[in-house]
Amino acid sequence: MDTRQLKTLVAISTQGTFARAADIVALTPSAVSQQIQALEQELNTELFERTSRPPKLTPHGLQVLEMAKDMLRLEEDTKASLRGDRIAGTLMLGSVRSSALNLLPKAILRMRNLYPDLKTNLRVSLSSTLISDVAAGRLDAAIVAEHLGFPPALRWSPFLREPLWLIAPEGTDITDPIRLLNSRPYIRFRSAVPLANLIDTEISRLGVVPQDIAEIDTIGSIVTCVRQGMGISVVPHVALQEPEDDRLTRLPFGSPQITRQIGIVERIVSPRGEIIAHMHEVLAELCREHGVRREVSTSATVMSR
Amino acid sequence: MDTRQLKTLVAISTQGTFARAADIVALTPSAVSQQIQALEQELNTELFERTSRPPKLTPHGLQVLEMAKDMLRLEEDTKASLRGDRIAGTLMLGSVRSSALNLLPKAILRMRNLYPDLKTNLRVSLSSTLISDVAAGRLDAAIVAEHLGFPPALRWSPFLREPLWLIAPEGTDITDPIRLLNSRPYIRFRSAVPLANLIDTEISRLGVVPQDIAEIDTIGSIVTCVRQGMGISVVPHVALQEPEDDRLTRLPFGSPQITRQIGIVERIVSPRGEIIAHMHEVLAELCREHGVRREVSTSATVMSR
DNA sequence: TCTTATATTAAGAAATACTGGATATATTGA
DNA sequence: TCAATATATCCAGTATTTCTTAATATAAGA
Repeated sequence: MDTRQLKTLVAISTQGTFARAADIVALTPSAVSQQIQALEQELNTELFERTSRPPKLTPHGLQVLEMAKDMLRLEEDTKASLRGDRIAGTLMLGSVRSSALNLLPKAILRMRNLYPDLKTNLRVSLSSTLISDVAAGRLDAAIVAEHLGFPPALRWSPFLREPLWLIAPEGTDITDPIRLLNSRPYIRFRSAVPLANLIDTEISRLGVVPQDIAEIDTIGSIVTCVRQGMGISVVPHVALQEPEDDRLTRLPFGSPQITRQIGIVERIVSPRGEIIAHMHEVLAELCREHGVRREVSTSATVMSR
Repeated sequence: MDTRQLKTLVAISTQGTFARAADIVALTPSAVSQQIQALEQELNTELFERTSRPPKLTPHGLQVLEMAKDMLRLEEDTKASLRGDRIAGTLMLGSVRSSALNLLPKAILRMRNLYPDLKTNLRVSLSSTLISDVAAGRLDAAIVAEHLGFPPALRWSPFLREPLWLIAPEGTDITDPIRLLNSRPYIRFRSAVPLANLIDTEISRLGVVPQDIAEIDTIGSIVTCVRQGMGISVVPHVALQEPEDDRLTRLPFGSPQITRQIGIVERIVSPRGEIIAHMHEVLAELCREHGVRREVSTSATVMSR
């Protein structure tokens, strides 16, 4: 698969005909036809319905078109980042939703004392997406939980260590947690992060067989679903900061209670290293007794080997 | 850029040397070296530090490696979807965070009456990512707000129409909304969705110059930041369902109050069309007075032209 | 310092991509 | 309904790119 073929496909979709697309990609219509045929052969599916003129994209063709757009965007974004194209003065920051997001408004307000002209572009997404975007240069840094194996261009520094809780809807009888896990509908945290594995591993160790009702990939959404009475689950402490979370029944998960860490991930070589170091300091302060100070060396990098 | 080059780059990163990578990609070491040089020429940057053996990826090289992995994953996911590889019996559903997510637990529980073996894999992400994933076949459907121009392979059916509110921290004096917008720190909703444009357009129409303090791309995060006292913003009704949101000061946004719609987006050709139609029905019922019934024809498709 | 392993260079072979011209097919207008 | 027009495909030849082979250069280890 060649990005030139993908550009041709996108050109056909915008121009309407192979002939006009040929002008756009500086090829002959014959070459355009051959490129599409090569793509169809590689994917083993027809991308165009050819009984009409001009040919019309099939449903599979439309899917491949979306993939093409995504891939070309990745290519262009990476090229822009390598060229050093950036909005001056804006910190591109990412965060997962249900961790330290409640801390960020205070942190950003405090940061303005040090950097009065600092403007923050905050994108909330999933750990895996955020890490990928930091690695690819689309974000300067992101707040994510501990991962097994960050990309080698990145380093992760924890600023929060928090305990895990087994949570159930208000009024649930929790005298026997093992029976609870075996009988109540279980909302499984499904995500490519160590926390999900940590929870699954401990549940396997307990020898229970949870009755899965759903797999959800964000902690905040899981808390919302438990609150709505859907079932029980396991979540970290910081996800339970809302006043009505006090009404959820909760039990320490693991004995001793299991903890996990939240930190900042950034590129090792970054023009915003100083700002990010300060952000880390501010966030650790805001975590009070759960706060973790940054160490002098990039110890997380050492540990992740 | 050719996916064969990207596979080579990934192989070098996992195997450690050009020579061993050559075995993996079934080429000679010379061809591997030439592929990497071609990539470096296209990107106009060095990907490897060559003063050591084996050569070591530069920071730019590591960024390109991440892009390569992302692109190859897109390619593989699309190929798998085209082949029809799917987990049997699981509904791959996406949702934005702060819209109808509160409705989903009830909806999923009700759906189990009709489909007792239905299992739902719920992924919470951003509108643009969700739409892209539905188009590319990674999700069966997603709950997103109205967009200008869905990909042509998709159709969107609204089930909720809700009003917008100007919100401020508890205790804010809101007798003069124009002065408020001109003076208080403003948290701008920045996202590639019509709602963001709708809000920006109305604010321009009002002739105010907001004092931006942050740009955030998720509504739930904006509400969280307003609650924490960071500033004011404009959000839709459903984002204000939590009990402590009652403490926020709010004002109808626009005169008459502006509304926006939430719906389900799905592929026009989908094996789960029936299940998704039922999900739409259940969600519209759960919205009560704000619910929107699905029309007989794919009217949204017509309207989006 | 010498040997070994790996990467690069140069030249040629093999494979692929593209052009040009002819043909096929769909659409449009008379 | 038929002819004209526009567009896509097929086929063969040419141009370009990719890969292999052999020789050379470079780094690392004994």
